[in-house]
Amino acid sequence: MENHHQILQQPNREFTLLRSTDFLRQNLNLDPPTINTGKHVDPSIKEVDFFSSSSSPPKNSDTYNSSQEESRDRRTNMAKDDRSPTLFNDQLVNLNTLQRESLRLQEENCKLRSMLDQITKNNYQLQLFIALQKQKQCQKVETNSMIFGQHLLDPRPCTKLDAQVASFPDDKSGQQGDPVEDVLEQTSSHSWGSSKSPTFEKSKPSELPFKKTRVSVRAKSEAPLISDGCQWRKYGQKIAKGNPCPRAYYRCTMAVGCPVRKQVQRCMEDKTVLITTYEGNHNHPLPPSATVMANSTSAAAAMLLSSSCSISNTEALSNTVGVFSSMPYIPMATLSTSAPFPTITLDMTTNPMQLHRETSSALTSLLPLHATSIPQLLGHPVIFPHKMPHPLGQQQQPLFLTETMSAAIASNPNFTIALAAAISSIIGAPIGTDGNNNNSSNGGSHVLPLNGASMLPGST
DNA sequence: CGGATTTGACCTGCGC
DNA sequence: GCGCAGGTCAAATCCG
Repeated sequence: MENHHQILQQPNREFTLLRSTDFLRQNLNLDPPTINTGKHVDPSIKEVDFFSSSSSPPKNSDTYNSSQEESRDRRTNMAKDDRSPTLFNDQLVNLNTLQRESLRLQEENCKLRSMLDQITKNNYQLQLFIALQKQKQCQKVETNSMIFGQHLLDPRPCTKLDAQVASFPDDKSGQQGDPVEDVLEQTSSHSWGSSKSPTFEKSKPSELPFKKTRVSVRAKSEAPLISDGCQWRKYGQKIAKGNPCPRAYYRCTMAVGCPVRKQVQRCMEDKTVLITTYEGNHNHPLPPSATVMANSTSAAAAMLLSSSCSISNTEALSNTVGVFSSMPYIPMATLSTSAPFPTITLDMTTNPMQLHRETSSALTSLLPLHATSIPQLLGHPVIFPHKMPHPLGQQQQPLFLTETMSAAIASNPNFTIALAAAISSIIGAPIGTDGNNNNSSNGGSHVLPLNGASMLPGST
């Protein structure tokens, strides 16, 4: 009965074929057919092909041989009694052809499913690899050319990145799991820079550190620290070169061993601008207030990573494309590929509305990204008016938005909420409230869990 | 008193 | 090898 039910669910050609064989089987007083909807072709399907002289029975299958002989005898007897042997033979020929076709289709289906599984597995890895290769190519181009008389990329070679790409990914032998996750771990979960803390692995010379990506948010705020829904503990403060304002170092304390850190520093040019830079993946669920913006900014940053290189080279400049024209509420986004880490900067300061403490709390719940969430959303114009100086002294690739977007920003007091919704709609992933929206059911485009919790070993 | 912050020392990477 | 700068540690201090 279950098999018949599966038949009814076959909306394709197999359904028709199998219904035909079923009809013939009933007329021939044979056993009901069995349908295989799984990955493997069931031997019972081959049994259907008992009329085929070319099909060889499976070895060591007595039951098959006996049933085949019995069926053959039955066919012979029925053929003797058949008043229309020609018509019957035609039916047999058609049945044989249909069954062979059905078998072939099922085998192809199995192969395709297997290939699809493999492709799905490798999708994350491939996307990350492509993004890294793009960055690498862009840096090579930049070393030899000036675009509009302006450096858009840091000319320093990304030796570590190259090495990592070349050895992709072979270490972490003691860790099981998807290699893509291993790469992601190297991408964003390790601490930035050197560390003596036992919580964070010290990068060994034999294990070249992966070029990590940071997300930086520029927002006007009078508050010394932006409330982003997470709990932070300050562990250091430095006065960076070139900026009299001290840079504070914070570590996430919402969970033991959470590797996420952030730097907070005021802009040298505008002391009202607070620059918050995040790195790492949380190993714990995020509060709802932090999840939305985490998803949004992570997605935006990931798209920047995937597209900015094509934007910055000369070929793309003649046909300038970008990613944010369909995100009307992102004021400005920049990508710095300068060493040591590529930094995504989302500039909220173009919004004329001054962000006060309460507003900042709702707006800037930025959390680190996974750099492989790279939906290809190219094909929209982006304006390049000027180069924005980066407060941390990094060279930028400015991706400024259109005036329409700026107007939308100015007119929308709650623009980051709309930003989250807009990006989420583009990515195709729902805005999760638990921070675990690591689904892949959006028509094949894979959106990684943007809060990173589920990407960490043991957190799934 | 416990947790958070401050701050000087230390470590590491990188350029010269 | 040396010096510089960024990042981190951890003891001292502060605060509720």
